[in-house]
Amino acid sequence: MTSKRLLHRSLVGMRVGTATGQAGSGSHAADGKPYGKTGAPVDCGIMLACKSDHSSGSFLYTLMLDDGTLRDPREDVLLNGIDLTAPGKEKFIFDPKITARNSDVDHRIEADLIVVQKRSPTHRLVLNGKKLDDQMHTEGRGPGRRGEEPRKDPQTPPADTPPEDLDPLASSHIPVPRNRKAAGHADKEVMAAAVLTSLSSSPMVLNTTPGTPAAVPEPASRGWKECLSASYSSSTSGNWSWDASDQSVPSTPSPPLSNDVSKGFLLPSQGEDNTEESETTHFLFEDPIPRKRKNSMKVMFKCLWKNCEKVLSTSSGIQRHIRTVHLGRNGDSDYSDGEEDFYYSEIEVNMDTLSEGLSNLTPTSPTTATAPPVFPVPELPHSEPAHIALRCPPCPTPLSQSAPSTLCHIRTDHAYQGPAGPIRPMGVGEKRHSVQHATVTKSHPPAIAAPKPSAGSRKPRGEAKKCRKVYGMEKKDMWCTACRWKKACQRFTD
DNA sequence: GGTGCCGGGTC
DNA sequence: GACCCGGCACC
Repeated sequence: MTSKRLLHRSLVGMRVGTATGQAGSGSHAADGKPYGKTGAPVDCGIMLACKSDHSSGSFLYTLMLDDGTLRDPREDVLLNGIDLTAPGKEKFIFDPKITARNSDVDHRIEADLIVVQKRSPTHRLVLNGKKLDDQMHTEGRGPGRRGEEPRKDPQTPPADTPPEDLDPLASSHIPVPRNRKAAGHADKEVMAAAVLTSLSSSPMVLNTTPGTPAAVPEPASRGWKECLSASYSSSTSGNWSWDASDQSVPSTPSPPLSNDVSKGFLLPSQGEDNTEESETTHFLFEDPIPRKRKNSMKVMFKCLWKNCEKVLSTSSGIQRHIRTVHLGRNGDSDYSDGEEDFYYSEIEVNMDTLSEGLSNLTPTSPTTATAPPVFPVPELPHSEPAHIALRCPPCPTPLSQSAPSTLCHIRTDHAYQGPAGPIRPMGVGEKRHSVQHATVTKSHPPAIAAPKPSAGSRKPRGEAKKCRKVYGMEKKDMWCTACRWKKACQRFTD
């Protein structure tokens, strides 16, 4: 959920920095220090809000400088040698598309900050110390997808590296050709654009007026990195929570899932549906995740179409599934009239339980599994086999071995055992066999009745002598009860 | 026809 | 559940 957290936390404060010693073109930096064309301070300040001005199409910035002062966005602010207030320069920084065109700007997003570097022909996003595209490779999709090799910059700090420890020039080593127009590049552009769009359209941002101290979570002297560490409970452990300042973060009925869900719980259908589109879409556009979401409880989205058990980790994924599979719409189209919202539901899944359940499942799909054809026991929980084992002692006969447990209703009241008499000791197997004979038919529920043997499939007559043969009609009282009742002999079994 | 026993009915 | 029996298949 790193990326998600970044998205929302970045509304609180972004630090706008600059590469050391990069040439600028303006008059003074955001921190008030003059830094002309020949040099620039390393850090310019913390961007508290980035607000879009739709009338002018530009962005308004609320900046908290390192000295704690707030910079009026209308001032002639120059960051990274870029005059933010100059026409077009806003987009020069924050519109990755334009940035790509002017690809000598290196975008870096470090947790809550966006570092704009203007030094190298690279274009890169870094989230929480991770290169954004690498992060997406490792968390959201498999490496090398679409043939794009995961680029690993050996100089890129690890994900948990504090931003202040990052080499501000690190991204400049990423060998991204200027004129490269690969799909991965476009993805990064889209992602960055969406991030920034979200920044500019978020209620939190829109409600942040320039100079509003409430938007400053911590004293400026404390430093932006402290703000980061104080705001996050953890950025590397996988567990995270919002601090009190996050109370204002609106919750949503359909929160997206973290990427670790995707990698840790890959549903059979996710491989095709949980595409980059869905991930990025959620990362970029979806509402924040509700607080107090237990890390073991994940929200999944289940298709409610009849006979469709599709469960995806993202709402966009399930919407796409519904659109494409059930509504027959163009899967490539992102058009949504909201109709698909009615066809899926949000479910909470205990990942611990689910993982256990999945571990018990066979790899075969439930729809294609070659389950016992006569005895599907769909409602049985996964623990049912143990229960069956208790209910069904070992049944060594071929019938019991091949038939599901419901056939193994052992009747312990040997109904036809009959009175005393010349009781012949029976072996274990023999007794079991006799029991098996006694258990046929009536005790079975009709719904799970075994294949009813037709008249032609009558059990072959046993070879053993029965009570009639042994005792004769004159000693009928010595017959076993079953024989007297014209049932299968319980005394002399085959 | 004798035998084994299934299926069903009665109590 | 115990008891009984019609009826069928097998030998």
